[in-house]
Amino acid sequence: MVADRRRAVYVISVAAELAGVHPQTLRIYERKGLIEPARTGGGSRRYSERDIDRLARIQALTADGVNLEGVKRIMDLEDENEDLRQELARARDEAREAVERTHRHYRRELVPVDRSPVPYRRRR
Amino acid sequence: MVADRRRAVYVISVAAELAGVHPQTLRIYERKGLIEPARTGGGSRRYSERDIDRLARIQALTADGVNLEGVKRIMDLEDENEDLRQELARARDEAREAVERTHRHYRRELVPVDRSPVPYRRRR
DNA sequence: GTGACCTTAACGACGCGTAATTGTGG
DNA sequence: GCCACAATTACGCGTCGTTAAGGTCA
Repeated sequence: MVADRRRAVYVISVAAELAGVHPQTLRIYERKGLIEPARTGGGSRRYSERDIDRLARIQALTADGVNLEGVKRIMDLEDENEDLRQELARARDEAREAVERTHRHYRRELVPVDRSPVPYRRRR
Repeated sequence: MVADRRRAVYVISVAAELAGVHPQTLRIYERKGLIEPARTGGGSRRYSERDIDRLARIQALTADGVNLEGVKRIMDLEDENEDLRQELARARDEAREAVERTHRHYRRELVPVDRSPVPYRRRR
């Protein structure tokens, strides 16, 4: 629906409404380094869809009693955590791929000696 | 120096001294689920070296302005994070090992066809 | 019996969200 | 000129650490 989630389209009043908090609260979040909305030439804040997602995450954490310093660190750790999971998945894919590659390597280059021989064929 | 870091040897007053906080603070930490010291038969708390380490971590975080709910989640995430890093290192080791294994497999089972032939030998 | 431990309650300081105020830009 | 934004300040509420009071175990 939204063309680019990074596109900053919401003014602070709308962003606050979407996040369910007071606009002033969003200014506090920014001062504390939890979020960095874009700015218009005139200096007004503009929030992207991604910013709204982040605000929702902040709300969820603060609703559970985490203060803002904690929220900042938790979101950093969660991001780091997600990166690690992806890297792990990638490492496992690559491991499987490397074994496959090794198999193919030998299957191209070699033939079994203790099985019924197959005629040699040039690589196509 | 300490035989087993999990061995609970410090009473609350000493643990508080080591952590640099009031004993009552440690009781609060326990009630909030941040730490779980062992108990003697009489009901007194006994803190292990690992507990002391954890207390130091709590102090570092609260000194930076993180509240207790945040501390709890951050330590959980840090643990999870550490697990992921180890798993990633292990996955990479295993990947290398799997390729090595595949190489050995073919070197035992097969011989090159387009190079000077070598006599077949039974596996020992 | 005297400490050190236990629990619960009260107090002060601080963080956070909201609201009010004043100024500025479209 | 009006409305929404920006920034600062003030207030109320909840959290956290400490202290105090009273009870229990060694």
